[in-house]
Amino acid sequence: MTDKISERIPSAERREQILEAASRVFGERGYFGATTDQIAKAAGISQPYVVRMFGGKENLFVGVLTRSLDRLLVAFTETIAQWKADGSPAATDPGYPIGKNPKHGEIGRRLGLAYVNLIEDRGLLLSLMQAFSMGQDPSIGAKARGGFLTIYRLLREEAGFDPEEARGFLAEGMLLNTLLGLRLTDDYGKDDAATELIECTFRTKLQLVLEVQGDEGERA
Amino acid sequence: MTDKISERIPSAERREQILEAASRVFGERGYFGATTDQIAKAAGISQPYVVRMFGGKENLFVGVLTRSLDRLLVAFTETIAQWKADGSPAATDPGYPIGKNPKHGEIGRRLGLAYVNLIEDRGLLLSLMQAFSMGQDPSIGAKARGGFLTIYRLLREEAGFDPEEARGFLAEGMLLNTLLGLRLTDDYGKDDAATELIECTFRTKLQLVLEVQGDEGERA
DNA sequence: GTCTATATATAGATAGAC
DNA sequence: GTCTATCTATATATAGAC
Repeated sequence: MTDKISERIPSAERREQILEAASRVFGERGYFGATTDQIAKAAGISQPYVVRMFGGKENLFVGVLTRSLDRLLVAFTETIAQWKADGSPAATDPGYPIGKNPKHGEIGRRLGLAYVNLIEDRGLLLSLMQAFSMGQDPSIGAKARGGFLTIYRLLREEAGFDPEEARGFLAEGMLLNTLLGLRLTDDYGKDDAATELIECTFRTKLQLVLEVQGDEGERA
Repeated sequence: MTDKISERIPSAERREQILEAASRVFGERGYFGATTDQIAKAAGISQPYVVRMFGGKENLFVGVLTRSLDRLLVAFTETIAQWKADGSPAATDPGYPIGKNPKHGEIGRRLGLAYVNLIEDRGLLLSLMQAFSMGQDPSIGAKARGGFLTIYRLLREEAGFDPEEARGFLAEGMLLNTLLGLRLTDDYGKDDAATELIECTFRTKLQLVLEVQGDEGERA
């Protein structure tokens, strides 16, 4: 049972394990509150190894943030590519009831679903939320602003949103962050206001997850 | 120059000073990352006194959160009362269809302005954002969820929003939090995407701050 | 109401063995 | 690639003086 010495694995793989663990711990305790020792324990390795591999705590957090933003960008990029491959804009769109612009209602729903699937990873969600409150930190703030603006440009230039639509999409996303960060979903069915807000938010954003997932199933 | 011993002041006043200082420090460093010593220095008193007055760090954070939520609730309550006193449709006709009525956009703008004025206090903004990412903490999470739902009920029952309007208002608020937390406003005029997003967000939310402030001036 | 002194615990980082 | 041992700094909280 003496699993004191971890299996020897390639550094790239270990690096990913550490980032995954760090994402959870930074999310739960914040950048300053998280300790490299907690991260090391979560990753199943020694504390000095974490420090050695990333050179320090700040570099590690930037690594976590970069990984989260990359995953978000990849998910959105792939979603848009699939949407275009499916006959993109108004083509095969059967005219959905939501939004003034049915042409963009479809991609909005697809991106919304992709986003919710991503932030079900609470580590990713919370480390993003932490970064959003750290604009004052030179390196972390710059990285977070850059990532946020990259997503905005993707919405504008690739998904075809106008400024108003892009802003609305981002606002809905920030509300989703808050409801999940707060764990307000725990009050679903217990509190009338919580139940109404959750149903309204998830229905509007996803137009029922199952419906969209059903569409994906039909394509397969 | 030996200002080692602070002036002797009433505990209620000192308590408020500590909460104000704690709001800033908790906001910048997070709950776990903030230290009672940093808070004490920011308040100009000794660290043990901070601990003694609040009984501990967790109580202190709950105090900060309670104060922030109270300020928000008071600001919104007063804004709604003023709106009704100014002769809103809802005030004169209980059965007034608030839905998509243009006159109803008025209370949204007023509440939005009140909100932006509040979160210009970065300590308040960031401590709220921290709380929104702490749903997993038993006492802090419960307090934060309760406060968020209280605001939701106020929008629904007092401001006359329907579920969709309330959700949209909250979403816009969460986007404002993010843009300010990120300090994305620092990129205004420097980055095209940032400039567009900021102009779109603040124009939509406030319908030009000056316009509303002008209305207030006319009443005076 | 406010402090100094301090006990006890834990932080991030470095050195060097295997 | 991974560890143990350890240095130095700093954390929260308590005791007790003024």
